[in-house]
Amino acid sequence: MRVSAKADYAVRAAAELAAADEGPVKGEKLAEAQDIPLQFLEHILLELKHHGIVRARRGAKGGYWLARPADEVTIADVVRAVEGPIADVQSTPPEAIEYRGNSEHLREVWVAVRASLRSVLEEVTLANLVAGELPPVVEELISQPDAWHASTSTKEMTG
Amino acid sequence: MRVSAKADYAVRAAAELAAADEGPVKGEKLAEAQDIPLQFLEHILLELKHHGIVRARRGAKGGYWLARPADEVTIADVVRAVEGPIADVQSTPPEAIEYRGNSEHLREVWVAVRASLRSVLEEVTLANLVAGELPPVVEELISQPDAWHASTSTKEMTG
DNA sequence: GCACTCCTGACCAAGACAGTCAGGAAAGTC
DNA sequence: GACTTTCCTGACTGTCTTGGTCAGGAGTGC
Repeated sequence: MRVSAKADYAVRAAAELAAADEGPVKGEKLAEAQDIPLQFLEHILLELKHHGIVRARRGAKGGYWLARPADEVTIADVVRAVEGPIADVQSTPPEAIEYRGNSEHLREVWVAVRASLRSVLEEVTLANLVAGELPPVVEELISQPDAWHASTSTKEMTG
Repeated sequence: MRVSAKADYAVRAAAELAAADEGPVKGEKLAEAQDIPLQFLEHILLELKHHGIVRARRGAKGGYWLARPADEVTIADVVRAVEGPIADVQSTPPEAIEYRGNSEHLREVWVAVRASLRSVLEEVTLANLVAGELPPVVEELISQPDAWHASTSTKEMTG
């Protein structure tokens, strides 16, 4: 249930590409802008390329650019490219798991977890991200003060 | 962004405990009911105990039971006990990260991700789970057919 | 005192994570 | 055609996590 450095880096690099107006951007520039180790970033960009998120050209005037308009690439697209399926359970999609006994309805819960993740990640595009104009779903989620604290319920800590 | 075997096991074992009416349940019985390797499960139950989710007694009539009523233990409690904080980014809580340049608003997105996870995990109690009476938030999420498919947008796969 | 059950630490193999290193291959420039 | 630039790729590395297993110790109840 954590976001890897790789996924974080990937989204940040993609955001830089989304903000760049026309023309390829060098990997080095992306690395500097977002403070990401260059060689690691290159591997990430390569994965993004393999998944059709970005395109690239080598040579003097080379660099990377988005394969699609920034408002057609969601954060989910980027995360899936580098991390694989979102919210798998034991490396299996939640709907494919059979639960027995008293945990029979756990499958629905994991499916709901995935759906709720998607409701955020698939709604926010790179264009939204760089413009700071986040969709209503997101605005509502972050408008609640509780969302900004480390943990709301600490019942299990005290007893 | 995946649910570990450990977390899955923990919730399933907790569900069995929630369904057991009075009296300690042996680890072996939990392991059998949910098809979990016994020795691994014992470690998990120990962690749950350390976090005050379950209690235990040794000896002839020993076993495990929930420390609190099943309707006061959420799935979030159980998951946090074995996996730590939900939705950390690079092992750091999202609100603690400073983003620069064009990814400035990424923090809000990750906070929203965490909030949306919580909106599911903190709403579903063990009592809900075993009764199959999932809260409205969850019911609504799983009522949409898309929620049951592996991936909705595959744009990045084709081009 | 003995059986039962939890408790705990040590260990292990495989894989993920977060990179680094070295070199090759296209693209543009002169 | 040489040369520079930049991406492309595989190999490698050290540490941590995952998903367990093994062996033994410590309470509990009869």
